[in-house]
Amino acid sequence: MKLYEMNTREKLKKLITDSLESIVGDVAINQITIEIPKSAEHGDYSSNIALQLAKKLRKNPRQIAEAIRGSMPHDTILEKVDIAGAGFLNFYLRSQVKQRIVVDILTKSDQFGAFDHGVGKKVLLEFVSANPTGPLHVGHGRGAAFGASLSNILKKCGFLVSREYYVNDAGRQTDILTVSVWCRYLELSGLEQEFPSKGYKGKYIKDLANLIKAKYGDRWLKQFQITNLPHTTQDDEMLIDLIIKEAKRLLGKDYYLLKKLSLESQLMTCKEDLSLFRVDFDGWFSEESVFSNGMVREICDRLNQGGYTDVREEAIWFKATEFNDDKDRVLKRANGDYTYFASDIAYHHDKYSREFDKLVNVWGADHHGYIARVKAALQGLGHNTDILEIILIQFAVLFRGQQKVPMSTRSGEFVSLRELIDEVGVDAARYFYALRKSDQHLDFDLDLAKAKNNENPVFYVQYAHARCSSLISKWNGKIEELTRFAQQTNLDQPDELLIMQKLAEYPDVLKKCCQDLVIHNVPTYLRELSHLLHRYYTATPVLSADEPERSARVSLVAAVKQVLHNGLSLLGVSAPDKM
RNA sequence: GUGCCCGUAGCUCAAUCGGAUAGAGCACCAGCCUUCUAAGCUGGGGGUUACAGGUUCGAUUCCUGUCGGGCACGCCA
Repeated sequence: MKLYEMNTREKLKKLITDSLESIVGDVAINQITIEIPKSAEHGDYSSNIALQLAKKLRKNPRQIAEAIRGSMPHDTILEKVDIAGAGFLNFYLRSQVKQRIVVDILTKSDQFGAFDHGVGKKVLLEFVSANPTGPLHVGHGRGAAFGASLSNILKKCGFLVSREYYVNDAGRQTDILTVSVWCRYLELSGLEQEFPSKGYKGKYIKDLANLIKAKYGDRWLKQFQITNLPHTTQDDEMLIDLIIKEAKRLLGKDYYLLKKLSLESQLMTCKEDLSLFRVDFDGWFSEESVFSNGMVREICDRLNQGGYTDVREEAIWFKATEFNDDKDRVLKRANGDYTYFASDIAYHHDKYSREFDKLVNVWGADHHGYIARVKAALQGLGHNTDILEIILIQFAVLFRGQQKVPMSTRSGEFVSLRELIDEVGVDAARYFYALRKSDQHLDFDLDLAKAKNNENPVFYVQYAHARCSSLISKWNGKIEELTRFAQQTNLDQPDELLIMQKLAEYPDVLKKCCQDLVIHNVPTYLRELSHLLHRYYTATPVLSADEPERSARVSLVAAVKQVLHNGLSLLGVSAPDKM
């Protein structure tokens, strides 16, 4: 099925192409761009083709534009063609043609805005991937909101998207989680002592210890005093490692049971929070699995066979400098443990084996130094890193009014995603996160976000939607007949034409998002469309107008409502009928 | 110190792979509810796009340098 918006654009391109052929012959003109101008004064569509050809043809751009217009075949969709500015061709559509967008939207409903840019392309979108060692915080929330919205947009545009969460259920942090729970557990049993400074201090650890004690009893109860450790130390990092070692010795198999229970509990909380936040995943990829299935060893072997490894000071290094990284990187430590880097290579190696056309990673911006080494390793394994796209999400800097809120998962000083949701609601949080370009710092004022008043931009858009709904429900006509009304009566007031022009822009917004892998254009667009609707609502009577304008206007309002609904749903924000 | 990202209205941010007079929101000022939801609308002031050069018909956008901010530079994850 040909799409209306593509139709118009293709038609304009064809007109220009035909015209150019007749005046300049076979000049290479494969990239004619038809854009929607920022200002409605510049027409419904415009092209800068004359400016682009100016150098090649060694002619004044305005003259070229004149020539193009002069030999352009007449077409019924056009009201007029203007030449403006330095040599822009501005196309004005006849209002009846513009009005087709209303019919198009009402016909396609939820599918309006979709296009075939991504048809058949498989994309793996990995996001959040926070350590299951504590609740998700507001920093993770931004990545979650971004990934979920981006995947919605990509899907809408035909991409086959798999959403994946990489679960770091291996490594030192998971041991720290385990002994943190254990220490709290011992406290509960009356073995009070100073809590290790490098342990996780959040209240959730105590809650978890409580839960485990209530459910499983005293099986982890051992006589243990930090001060009685075989090698006491002043170094906090070494101390926590000693505790881990001692816990493993004292608890034996039960240590791993405690670890399993702790991780499962954290992961469950994480899944619940994400679900509440309307963020879903297709797969949860376990880091532990790439160890147990031998993948980590395999990729190390392969890098070794390629001659890309080195043994120095009893550790195995990957020669990342041979692939444009500034340092070589350790794969396997002197103590025999693999690094996080090694398992991450294995994970990405696995991604490649699953035959995606594009791999997208959404990472916290603090990981940017990590990109070069991962790409280097993947190149060492013979993979094409051009298909791997890494999007960095800057952390949200929290404020309570003027006061900056310090955040650190380990110290337990953070605002959880759950807390944010409870305070401001999912709608406001999702919209707020989507508002800004992800590679920009986001000042997140909690007091402002908590305030459920008109300061929050999500209400503006939702209110526009609610107003549309209200009009339609009071209209008392048959919804199925709206498309007929949209065709029968001309809507050619300036504000109506502006709305139709804006509606036609929606597919462009989604396309842009897919091309740039961004989402912030959606809220920007929704605000603009909402503004036009509010203005129309204030200035033009709809229900109190006479027929046939009355029903035709309702059809326009219905089209706006549909697009607002479509856009909000991509962002995971509800579109209420009443407010 | 080295690398990456960033610097746009008082504040928070946009600006369609180099395009037209750099746009919104908040804040400020002046107006609009006996009519479909005032969580709204209308009008107004506000800018050397950090600074200095360069590339060209044209630069917020690309290149170089300076200043300022963030992040990363671990046998942590």
